[in-house]
Amino acid sequence: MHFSAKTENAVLALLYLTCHGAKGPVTVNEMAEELDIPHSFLEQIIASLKRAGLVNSTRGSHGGYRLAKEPKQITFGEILELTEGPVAPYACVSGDDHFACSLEPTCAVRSVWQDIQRAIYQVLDNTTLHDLCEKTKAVRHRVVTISNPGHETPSTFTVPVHFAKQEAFE
Amino acid sequence: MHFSAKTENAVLALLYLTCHGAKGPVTVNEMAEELDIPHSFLEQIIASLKRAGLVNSTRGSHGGYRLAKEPKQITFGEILELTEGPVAPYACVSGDDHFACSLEPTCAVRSVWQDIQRAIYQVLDNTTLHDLCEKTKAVRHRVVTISNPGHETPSTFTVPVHFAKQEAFE
DNA sequence: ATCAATTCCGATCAGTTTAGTAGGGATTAT
DNA sequence: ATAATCCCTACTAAACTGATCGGAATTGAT
Repeated sequence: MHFSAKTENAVLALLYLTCHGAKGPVTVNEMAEELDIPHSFLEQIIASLKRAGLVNSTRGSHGGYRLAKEPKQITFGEILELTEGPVAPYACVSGDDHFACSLEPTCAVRSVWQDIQRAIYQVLDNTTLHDLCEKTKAVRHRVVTISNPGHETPSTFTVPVHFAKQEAFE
Repeated sequence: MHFSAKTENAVLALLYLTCHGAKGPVTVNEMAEELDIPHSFLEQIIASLKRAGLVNSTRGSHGGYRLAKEPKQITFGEILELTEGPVAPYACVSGDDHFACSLEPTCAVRSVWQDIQRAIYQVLDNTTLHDLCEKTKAVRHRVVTISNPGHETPSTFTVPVHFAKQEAFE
């Protein structure tokens, strides 16, 4: 039971666009480098995001991608639905009409899978790119206090936490 | 994102043992037929349940399997942990010490995966085989009323709902 | 002692999915 | 023109899943 790399990379790319999109379209190249995702793999993933209407593209020189909606209006549920298909532990709760199970009318096990599915969507549908971008900014800065010899009161700064690739989210 | 057939079959087999175990050990053959699972596949699955101490076995003629614990004390969490490994959308929340992610110290995406994981375990850890067996019995019977010509008051029965393989859970 | 019913064990395998590669075509700013 | 970029399709290697197969060990019944 796990989500795919496709999903993870789609989320990272969209989050990148959320945090940077304002300044104009962002190229696949930039994202691939900053996020350390193979260029052609990411290209493929973004193509599906575009088909789904989550991003817009500008072709040619100085082209790139931007979000097609407000970050507040893009939920994880929407993204995962796209990259994973219906999120469901088994086909009997995936909403697929073509699926049939002989036990279905009275299967108690199925109700457990349903509970799980509901619990997952509860999280997915209530988390937006906006939320995540805010959280990212918040968590990536810390207030530090530096004692300054010669001054009576120490100075206080808000600084980014340093780690690999962090610049991507400044 | 889905659970495996191994998990589904393990659950069905354990549920079968819960509903039938009282009368003595149950053979793989019986379960395989009633639950419509390939014999050797189920054998393999039960072997892992045994290794984990969820079932006991009696070898030789008249042998078979029975639950090793009270149905109230076997949770879905315990079963899934066995058949799926740690239930986690990504390695970064699986508790695997050998996993490392450059973003980890401040990754906001990770917190979403954590929320999902928690939501899933909330269900898994609070559902036992006992619960499910009760639910199965309840859902598989319906009160029916039959008008009986010659009698003044119709008769009322509780009857099993008919569907393929239902006998397995009577 | 034999036999049938069973658990136990390890190897193998075919199909699907996943993660990723490769190569070139179309479009646009300069 | 040309460089930068998106766009499209096909391919592939590795891993995983859902089994299958053959036989050995154990036990109860005759």
